Amino acid sequence: MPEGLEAEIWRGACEPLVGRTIVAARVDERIAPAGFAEVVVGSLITGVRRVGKVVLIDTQRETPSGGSGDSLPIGLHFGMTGRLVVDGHAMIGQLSYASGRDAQEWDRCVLFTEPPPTVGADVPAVRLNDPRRLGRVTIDPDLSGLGVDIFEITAPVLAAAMARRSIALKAALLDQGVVAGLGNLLADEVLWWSALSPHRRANSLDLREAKRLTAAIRRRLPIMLRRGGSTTGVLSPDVRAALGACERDGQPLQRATIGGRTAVWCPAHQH
DNA sequence: CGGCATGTTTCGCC
DNA sequence: AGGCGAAACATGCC
Repeated sequence: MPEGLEAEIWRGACEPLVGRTIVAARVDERIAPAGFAEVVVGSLITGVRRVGKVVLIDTQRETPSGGSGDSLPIGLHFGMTGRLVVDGHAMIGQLSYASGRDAQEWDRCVLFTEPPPTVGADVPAVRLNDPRRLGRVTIDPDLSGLGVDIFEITAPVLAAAMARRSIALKAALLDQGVVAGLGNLLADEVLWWSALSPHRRANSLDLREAKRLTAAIRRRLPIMLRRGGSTTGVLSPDVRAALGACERDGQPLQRATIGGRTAVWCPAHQH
């Protein structure tokens, strides 16, 4: 489920947490750095941000002398199947590749706050629920390797990043060091809208094509965000699985593994 | 049962 | 050295 759009939805869901203090934390130590709970408990939540697919909860610890201490962001990374439940509200209902079940045993990081959510004092403020356990929580994650964020992209920046790579265009879009926040569904979606084949070499794009790709990202992502995320595009999970006809020209869609992931595209209009 | 899944990291080969 | 592709990770579902 989680690509940059889901992270953005969850970032927004986290805004009511600002101003609260983390008073307890339960964490699966296999997905957290050593001492995570000890570090975060007692800290004040001062802000929430998103960079690429990462949701960041900014926290501030009080020093023993009473002053405000170090500011530390908590990083929430969702892997393939992680999702966030904030104040008891699952902003995104269905995991497309899971049953939609919400088992407690899949809770990998649970945070309680003071004041608690209005829905109940025993309800966690934050639950990172992840059956497959590929998600992570981090403290002050290093985000320096990330490329331009999906909501900040410009044609010159994208063109420059692409020009340095000889890998498949689709693989380059999945590389978080090129564009931060695109995942497998969004990458196929923006390629469909910009009429570019996923097989193209990244460095074969001319400026006109880079502009087309940029325009697709800037136009389609806000629409899909409003609709509920990465699954709401033309190449929805249903369409991908059925490998139906292209909505634009009625031609059969094609499927292949590119950059280690399944790409779906229309060979009739994507070149 | 085999295969596949919205992701990231690591290993080995140029 | 650094780019690139494949494998590994971990678990559930069809």
